Amino acid sequence: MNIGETAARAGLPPKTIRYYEEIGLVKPMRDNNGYRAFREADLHKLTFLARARALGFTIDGCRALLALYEDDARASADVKTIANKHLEEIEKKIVDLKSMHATLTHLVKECAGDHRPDCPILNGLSSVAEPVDTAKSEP
Amino acid sequence: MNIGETAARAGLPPKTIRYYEEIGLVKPMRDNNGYRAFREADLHKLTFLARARALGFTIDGCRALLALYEDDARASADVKTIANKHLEEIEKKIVDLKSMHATLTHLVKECAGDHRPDCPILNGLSSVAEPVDTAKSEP
DNA sequence: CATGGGGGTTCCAGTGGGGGGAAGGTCAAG
DNA sequence: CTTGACCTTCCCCCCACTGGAACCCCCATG
Repeated sequence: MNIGETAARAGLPPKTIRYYEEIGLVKPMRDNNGYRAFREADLHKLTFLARARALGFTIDGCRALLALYEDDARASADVKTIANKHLEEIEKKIVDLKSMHATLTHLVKECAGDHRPDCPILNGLSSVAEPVDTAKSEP
Repeated sequence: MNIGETAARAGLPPKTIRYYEEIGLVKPMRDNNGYRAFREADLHKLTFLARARALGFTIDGCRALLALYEDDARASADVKTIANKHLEEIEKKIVDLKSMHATLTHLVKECAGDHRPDCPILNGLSSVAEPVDTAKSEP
């Protein structure tokens, strides 16, 4: 299987697959003409990678996951630990974004949004903004 | 005012301020010895930039905001438009993160997390995951 | 007056995760 | 035989910085 078909089936751009080979995530064979020759196992790996990346795992996280994926003697607890750690990171990002959202919403709400130059948003950005409560209810 | 004091007062690392000068966001004067000499107006700009960046605006967004900030004839509506657009982007990121969170939580919940190698998380990553409903309730 | 330390300056390289595009090899169809 | 779709490597670009090397400047101290 050439890179084009592999890319289509894995749901990744060819460039990304070449990059993954470069950093050692996949090791496809080569045909006599120099073309990469992907086996089904490579495709499985790449599909796995695409899913893990879509869930926001970093490349290093994917590498760890992949190592466990290929280790028949792994303990599911190890995987769960990585996943839970990643869940915490996602939660932290959501909290941060919600905080930004709250602050900016607050500023926008005060702004008349008309033709006049007086703008509470710019005022809020240029002077010290009082911390808006960051919706810590549901992370 | 030298870069060190400016950095401390603006809440930005000196390196970041040099970078902002390089990309034309601030244009400090120079002393005879070659040191950057920041005026109060520069400090205001940098403080403004630090706040806008903390709210997640890109450098280009900051540039637009800054242009409006310095335009005495601006309409507050223009600022509000930019801010609202940014709010939408924040909301989209939150939705995406929540979707990831839901999917991963679902996988984690099914995982025993013990010493056995059978792991629903890895299984979920390697086969097609059914779309978990992405908590579209509160964006 | 030398020296030390804590500023400052420049430039180069690297991060993560690829994307764009050039220059050239290969293959199947018409 | 040519065309066009693939494939290859190579290098630079993105964002928004950050780290480090090598060097300059200023002030206080012995």
